[in-house]
Amino acid sequence: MKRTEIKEILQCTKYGTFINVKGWVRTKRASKNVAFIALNDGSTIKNIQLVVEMNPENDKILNHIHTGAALSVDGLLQESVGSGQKVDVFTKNIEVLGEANPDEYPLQPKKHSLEFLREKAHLRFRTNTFSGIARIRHSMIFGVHKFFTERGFYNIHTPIITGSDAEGAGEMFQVTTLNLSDVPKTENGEVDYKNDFFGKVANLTVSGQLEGELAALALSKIYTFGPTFRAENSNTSRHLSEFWMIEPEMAFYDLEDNMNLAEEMLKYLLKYALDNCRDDLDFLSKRLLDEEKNKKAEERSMELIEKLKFVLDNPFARVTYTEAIDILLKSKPNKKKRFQYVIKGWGDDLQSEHERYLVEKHFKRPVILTDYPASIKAFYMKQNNDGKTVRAMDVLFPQIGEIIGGSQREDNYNKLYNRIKELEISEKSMWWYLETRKFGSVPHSGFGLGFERMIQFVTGMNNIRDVIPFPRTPQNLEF
RNA sequence: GCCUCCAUAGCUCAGUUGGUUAGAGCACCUGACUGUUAAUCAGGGUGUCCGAGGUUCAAGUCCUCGUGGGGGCGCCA
Repeated sequence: MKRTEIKEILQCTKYGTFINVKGWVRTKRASKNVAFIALNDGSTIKNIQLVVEMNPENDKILNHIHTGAALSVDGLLQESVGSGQKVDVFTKNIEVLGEANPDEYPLQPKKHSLEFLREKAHLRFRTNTFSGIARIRHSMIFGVHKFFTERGFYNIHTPIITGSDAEGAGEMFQVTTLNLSDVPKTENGEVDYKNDFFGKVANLTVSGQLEGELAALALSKIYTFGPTFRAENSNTSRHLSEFWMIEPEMAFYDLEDNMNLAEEMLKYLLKYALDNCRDDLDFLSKRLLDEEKNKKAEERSMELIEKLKFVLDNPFARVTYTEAIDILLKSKPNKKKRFQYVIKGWGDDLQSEHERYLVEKHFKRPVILTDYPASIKAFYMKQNNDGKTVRAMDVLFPQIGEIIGGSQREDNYNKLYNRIKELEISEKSMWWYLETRKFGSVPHSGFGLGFERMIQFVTGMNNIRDVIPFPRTPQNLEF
């Protein structure tokens, strides 16, 4: 018989229909005359209730059914007598596809700690929390493509392996086929990369931006959505060594256009989640309330759905770096030296405690900071006429901090060339990038959105390792 | 990379100033129960107290090192 997915069954009112349902057991309850099994197949966070009549045959089968077992069940769809659900399935034939020995199966019908589940990443999809996150993550992926497609952007696949060592976004993972226990050397004693696979040093990409710019300077509006690799020794709840990044790049966009697009996209995605993932968000909201019930009232975060709606309904604050420094200099924690790093004046880099103050205490909503000092930003950013700032923008979210980093790009050949020289970046490896400023150069802008940070915000998960199925972090490569 | 905290039953955790045989809830097994909602009630026994050293008459408890994990900071998305 053809299988019907639980999501569909729960909406069906054709009582008396004979159906087949397959899935994994969440809980089993038995009494003298009847047993109940909550079955889940991942099509929705909701379970279907199986009603099993107690007879010698079923009794035998029930002994093999525990939390985690996989079943294929034929039965009658019926209006539920119980109050917890509208429909259930009165079983006629139960096949145990795969048992789950309760002495060994680690998941129970109870709350597990996220830390415990992180070490059981191969099984954690089978929990409400992680299946919910996976469904939301999918919706967000789809939402990203939908958003850009609706606006005439083209998706570009930028390379994963790069020969450019000047992307400047951080430490890189080297890619090599050289025998590391017998590395070929040149006469000078240096590694002879001529013998390596590509004949030169190769790394995993830290950003698709530079290649994205090349495409934007022909197709006008493009975006990338791919994996990104950073070999930084970062040990925080918002860093991964391997993560997914969305990088739109637009010709003829200035910083203002760039900010508008960023804000529009973030709100589009939030609305998409609210419109399409309500069941999962409701569950995650309850989870968060439960997790924070022991916290003091002032330390608790806003209820999840309320928070998403709040961000959706309010314009982001937009301030320049210079204005932000003024606000911070006048702030209580700075005057009373409550900040670990006290702001002394213009030119200081903003630490996460300062960003958090601006977002959570001062503006109480997402903040877009612009026009940072050139000295603390990347070489490719458009230089302002003041000679000291660049057209950069960071979008800061509560709890997560920087969710987007972007800028208008320097389109003037000489200015870009001089900046590259100043920072002693190898101009040889950047020849192709520089050429775009030589031929038909136009103002253009773009940004990078950390996909997992966005998922963190939408799901309310505190640790980024819980919003990607198989997190890669320093000293951690299990699964 | 730096700073901190934690590790006791399959899971979540309690275990007093170091002191006799190591404790609870859940899960599991048995029984009861007229349809339950993480069912309920009664009974059953969980163990390398993370590992290796050390201090002590005596270590789950104190010390050192190691391993694993959490949180914070930096770098960033």
